[in-house]
Amino acid sequence: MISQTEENYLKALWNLTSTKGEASVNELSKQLDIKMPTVNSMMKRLAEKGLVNYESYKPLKLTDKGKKLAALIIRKHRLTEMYLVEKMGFGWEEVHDIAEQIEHIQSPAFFEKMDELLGYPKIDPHGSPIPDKNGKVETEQYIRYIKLSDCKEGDTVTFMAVSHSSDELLKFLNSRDLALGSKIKVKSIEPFDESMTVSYASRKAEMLSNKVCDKLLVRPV
Amino acid sequence: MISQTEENYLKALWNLTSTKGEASVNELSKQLDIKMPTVNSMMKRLAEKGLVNYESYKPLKLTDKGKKLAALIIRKHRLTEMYLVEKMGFGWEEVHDIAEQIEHIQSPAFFEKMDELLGYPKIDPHGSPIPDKNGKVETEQYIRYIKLSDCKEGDTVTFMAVSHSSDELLKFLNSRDLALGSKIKVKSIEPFDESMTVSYASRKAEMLSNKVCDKLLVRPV
DNA sequence: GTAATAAGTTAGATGATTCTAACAAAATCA
DNA sequence: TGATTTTGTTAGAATCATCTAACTTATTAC
Repeated sequence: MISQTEENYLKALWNLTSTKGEASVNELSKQLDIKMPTVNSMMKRLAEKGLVNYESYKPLKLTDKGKKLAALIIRKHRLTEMYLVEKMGFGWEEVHDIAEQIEHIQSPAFFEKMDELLGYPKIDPHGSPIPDKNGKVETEQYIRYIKLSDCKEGDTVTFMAVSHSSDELLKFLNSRDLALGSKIKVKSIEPFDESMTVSYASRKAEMLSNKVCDKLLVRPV
Repeated sequence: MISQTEENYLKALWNLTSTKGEASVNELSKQLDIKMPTVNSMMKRLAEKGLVNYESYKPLKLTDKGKKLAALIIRKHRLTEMYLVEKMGFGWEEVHDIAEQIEHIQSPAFFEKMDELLGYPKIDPHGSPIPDKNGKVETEQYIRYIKLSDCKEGDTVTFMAVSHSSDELLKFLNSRDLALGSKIKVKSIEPFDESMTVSYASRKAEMLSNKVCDKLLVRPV
């Protein structure tokens, strides 16, 4: 059996390794806000359980078993977020903390029911893909998304997802009426700080800092 | 702060003390399937926190603070059960184990939303009262319910609640189409084992053992 | 009203999850 | 390349929630 604590380590590791494929004890420690020695011994334990490849002074990797398990936790998290938004009327900026707790519920029937009631969604309210029941992630189109900050003047793109969303960022986007699916046109880019002036829907000219643009994943129209 | 474990002790104590007002370490130990010494030390801890009145060799009682806290956990449990049945389509026999986990979620907004979506229900799917936001329980009519096993031949009653329901009992009731609200007529009582033959809705003559009748709470029509 | 049984308590151990302090290895910088 | 900084590891302690074994108090049964 796997504890909630262990689940949290797996999930954090899954997130950290999604790009590079590996992560350090230090990164994991910072991500979880848990001291390095604690992380170190947990890694040994997860290695014992066949979920992590751990060797002294080497980067951490999830085993296939660990990856699958982590993806299934992420699946529960993202399904929950979608359920909270679609069926309970929460805002996309409110659901993370609740999902963080509900993802640990042990009840296949519960998540099965959510999935069914939602019509088997492929993405969560922030545009992130929901892993399937086998822990497989639909990366096909997702990985093709680019950052708004990498677009050029004159580009027109569709806002597809928010990466590493925080409450604050989501509230900011709410305040600007910037929702998933919006068609965004890059009107100009300020050379000094790389801030963008964009237009979309009812907004003729909105200024977005580079820090914001870096978090918005878009697809060329 | 109070841990999930502590919440479970409080809840069990609340259930045990609901009738007599007090409970023994031994009863609590059996209820939770946790050995007496463990229960004993937990009682000392909860006494430290002002939730339980504990004195050596004396019966256990919840303090007012403990009662309120326990009732609020029961509230979360019962609201969840109602939500699972009403909004997600689960059967009343399936919801206990899920609610047992969800009751520990820390998110006032989450339960607030459930309550709102359900239209502020007063009872759960098994007919038990849902404590209000202040931990007050609507006992007015609930305590007036009597057991079906205490009825006489010829009595006609309404099935209002199931006490201490188990999955097995609920599945049994499902199999006999016996649902809350059913008007039940006691046709005869077998003197030997006190089993009852009753009629209700489409059923002309169903035999119910005393063990079953003892769990069904009814109100005279 | 003792003797036997049940219930309650104390003491000490274990495993999980965390920490700090101290040391070792790797990476970076000058 | 050698010194410094960062990262990783080991050792040892703390807390929580649990246990078993042994002892004490209360209750029940003759």
